[in-house]
Amino acid sequence: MKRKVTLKEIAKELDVSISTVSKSLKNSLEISEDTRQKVQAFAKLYNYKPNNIALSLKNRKTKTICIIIPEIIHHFFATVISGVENVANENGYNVIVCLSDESFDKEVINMEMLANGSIDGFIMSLSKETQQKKDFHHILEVINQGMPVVMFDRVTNDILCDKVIIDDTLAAFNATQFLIDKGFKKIALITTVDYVSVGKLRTVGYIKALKNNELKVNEEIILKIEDTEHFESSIENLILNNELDAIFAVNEIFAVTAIKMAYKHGIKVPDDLSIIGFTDGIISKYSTPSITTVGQNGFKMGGKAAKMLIERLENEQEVEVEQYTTEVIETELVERESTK
Amino acid sequence: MKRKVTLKEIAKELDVSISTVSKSLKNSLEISEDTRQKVQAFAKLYNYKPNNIALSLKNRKTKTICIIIPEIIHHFFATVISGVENVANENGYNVIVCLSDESFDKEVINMEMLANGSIDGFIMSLSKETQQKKDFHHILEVINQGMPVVMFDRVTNDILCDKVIIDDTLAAFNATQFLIDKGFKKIALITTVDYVSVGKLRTVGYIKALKNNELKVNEEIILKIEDTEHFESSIENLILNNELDAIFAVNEIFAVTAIKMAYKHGIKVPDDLSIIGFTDGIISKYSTPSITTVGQNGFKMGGKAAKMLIERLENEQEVEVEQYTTEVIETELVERESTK
DNA sequence: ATATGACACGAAAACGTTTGCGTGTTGAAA
DNA sequence: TTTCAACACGCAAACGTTTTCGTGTCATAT
Repeated sequence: MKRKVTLKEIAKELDVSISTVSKSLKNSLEISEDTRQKVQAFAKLYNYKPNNIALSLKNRKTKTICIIIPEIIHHFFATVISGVENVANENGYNVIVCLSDESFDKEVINMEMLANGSIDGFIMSLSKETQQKKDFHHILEVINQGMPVVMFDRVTNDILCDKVIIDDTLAAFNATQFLIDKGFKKIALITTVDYVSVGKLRTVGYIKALKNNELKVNEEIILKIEDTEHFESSIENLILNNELDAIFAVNEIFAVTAIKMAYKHGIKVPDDLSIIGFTDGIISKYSTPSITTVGQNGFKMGGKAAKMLIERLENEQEVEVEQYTTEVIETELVERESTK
Repeated sequence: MKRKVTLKEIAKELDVSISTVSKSLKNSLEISEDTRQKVQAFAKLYNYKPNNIALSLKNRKTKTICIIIPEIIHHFFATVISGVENVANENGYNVIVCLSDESFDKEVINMEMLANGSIDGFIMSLSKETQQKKDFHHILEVINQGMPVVMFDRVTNDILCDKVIIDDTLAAFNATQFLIDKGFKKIALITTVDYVSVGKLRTVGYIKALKNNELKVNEEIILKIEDTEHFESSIENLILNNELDAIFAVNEIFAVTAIKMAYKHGIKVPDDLSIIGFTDGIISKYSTPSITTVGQNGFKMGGKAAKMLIERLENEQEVEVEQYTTEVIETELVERESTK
């Protein structure tokens, strides 16, 4: 077992100074051809690679970024990570993944832990609890220290920073309009509680579309789900107690559960009931019937977020007045079998 | 924007030495009560936090581990990350996620990049390409440098290190036996090409079960899928050209696709055809009908792998003869609607 | 008055790099 | 023979810590 070799050891072995070794490896003209060759050969033989930590300390850059997400299990977030990783790697950055588990405390702990030199910047999507508490001091603190933060998907207006989002309201509006155009009148909404930013915005879009078409908004067929574990029966009741034409669900779990509940009671999708979801994930694709949905390109969002962050990192010196931008990623309606 | 404050700056401000500041913050008795209080108050005011990179360099430990997986999109891998992250965090470690995208080169690049001091150890599952090439020099090199590696799921006997696996053969055997016990005779297998270690093992288990019950092994109803993109028609043909009683699929994508293809041709699952999958992921749970499957607890696997790695990291000095262990995580058959 | 010890603090090395600058040696030009 | 580049290399600081060891000051005991 050969330990990692350092400049010092090479220097000692070859009886030259550390600086000579360092310069030789960088092919500095300051050093004679002869010495350079010798050092390079030796370094290659012992498979010398500079120590990243030492470099980080010297350069005050770690070439590492951190992405904080509520849950990795969600397909959407997994695709975002994938996008971040992709762009980060292209630019020589590594990615640390932190999971907040929708917990405010974990979010704070993770940020504080990593903000002390471990990384160069953050990409994050707020946890539910953070959105509920509206406490963003940890994020502000990091930004105040001069560390760039890019928020995506679940963002807040209370923080000034670069953001990558989709137009949730518009996407929901379009999805609902799509159903209306099919001639459906009684369209239910399955959404989250209001403090989840994207849930709220999608609800707004749904209502907007109804009003725009002079359909009345019926609170009875707007289901706001709080408990993300036990909601099957709520959806079941929604379907059984109302003669629905269609359902718009703000995520794919709600959508697929609606299909299941309909199926359970002999209601055929899409023949008796059309369903449209949100997030073009694995479930929508493989469900039977497959689900028409609003595709939000997570890979693209992640890539964009990473690009914005890295650009800010590499141009840090020249920025005078902080000017933040919010990038809107377009969504697309993916038509599949659950609507007709 | 206040930059991060350092020991040096505190020292200057308070007109004491750096060492005094450091010791004061550690509450060393060497320093007078008075000075300690003063320093601590000042540090708190300016929100001093030690620089992690400097600590890493000094301690030659980064408190960071890297997990390399083929794809994050797969639910199973996402759960493994979740498990790793969980245990890592409990022990004060951070997790860098690298995606090999099933590519040998990316695997090598990632490992070489991070092995130079950035992290303390690896957790990894081999990419398909690596398994095919059987080239493990990059892993060997890392291990030879004294950096611990824990492999999980897709492992190889060619590398000596700690491993966390399931008994793929046994699990497949049990799944097949489960179908046989239901009275099914003509049981097809949808599997991967042989170089994917887990696919091969599961195939072995399937065959073993058949033989054990004196059922003949029919190559025609063993479908080995190479192209992970376009396999629908192969599965469709398998179902159409054979009057199958049941199907055992080695992952959930294959299983759900089989359901879709059966459904397409009016073959009812489970009434006309029983299907059992592998990996208790999101698809199996939400598919209609939901899929009976072999559950491999990814969260547990990840947690176990992290635990093994961290234990090795923290007990590094006392290990004399390298003794590696292979942990086998038990699987369970999750019975759902796709079998009867 | 001197020796002794406790006390409070600072200097410096170490972790592994990079890099500006100083310096000793050579050869050629004057 | 003297002078001056050019050349080839080493020193040392810097990044931000921790920690060992030394040292100066004071009070106390002899």
